[in-house]
Amino acid sequence: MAVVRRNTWQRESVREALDLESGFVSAQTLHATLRDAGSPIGLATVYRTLADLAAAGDADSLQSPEGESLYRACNSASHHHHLICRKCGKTVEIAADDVEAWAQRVAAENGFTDAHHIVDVFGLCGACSAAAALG
Amino acid sequence: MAVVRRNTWQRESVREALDLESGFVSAQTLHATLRDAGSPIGLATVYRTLADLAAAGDADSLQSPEGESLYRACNSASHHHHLICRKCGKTVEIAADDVEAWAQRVAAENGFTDAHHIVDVFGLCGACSAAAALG
DNA sequence: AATCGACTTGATAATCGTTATCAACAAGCG
DNA sequence: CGCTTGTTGATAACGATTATCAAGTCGATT
Repeated sequence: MAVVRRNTWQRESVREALDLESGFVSAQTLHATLRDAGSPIGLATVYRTLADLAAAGDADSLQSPEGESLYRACNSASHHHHLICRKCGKTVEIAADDVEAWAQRVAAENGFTDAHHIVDVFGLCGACSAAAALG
Repeated sequence: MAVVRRNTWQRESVREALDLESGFVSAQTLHATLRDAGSPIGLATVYRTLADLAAAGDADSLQSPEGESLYRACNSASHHHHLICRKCGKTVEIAADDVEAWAQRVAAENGFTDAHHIVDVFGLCGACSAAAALG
């Protein structure tokens, strides 16, 4: 991987497409979206760019319960978690200072150091809940 | 998948092997362990049995940060989370009533229903921390 | 103990997401 | 403009998981 980043329309495309998404998307989905929009961008580039964005802190990434890697644009560089609709993918960023503290405390109590944590909440958003109630 | 379960030595093997593990293991790893111990059990069967155990609530499963599915024997049928050493895999089950409540509250505040959550803490256990400090 | 039908098994192929390869290409500097 | 070096993308390779399906086993029934 290169140390110096160049600006290419491909990178811009991925960044833009990711910004337009309201929630987490997989690399595959984003690639399909771009292709549908007429972009000839390659799948490998989408994967690479998303990984770069995540590494640079410009995107959040998480694993869906099915094991796919999902990405989402994120402007708040600070640490935070997500509330995700498992139906439509809508995502709400949630600050969780209590949880941060809890995680550190629990780790320390058990002699663990260098603790990181994965905290995400999946559910049905208001709209999808309503839709489900009708069905 | 069958509705009625039969008892086979294969299922017993998997259950036993999982019990002997101190932390989360992948299906591949467990299969290798069983094979090394002389068992001629098939990989597909290990996957199937682990999935069954998880579905029946006799095992916990989670995704490693690298995307593998990991399993662990669990006797406390109640809901709980894990503190996992990312070096040696040692796992501590942690009750987290505060976090449960927090997750439900946050979901409700945002109009989400049917909230589930993924909460796991990865770190270095005491032993591995010490080892790392020496290196 | 022998029979039989339904459930299980397991070698292997197939699938799926992701990463590596590498020649062609383009960004940006001089 | 021309060169150096990072970037791209079609495709192959990869690793984990699941599907396939013939052969084998369980266990209830004689």
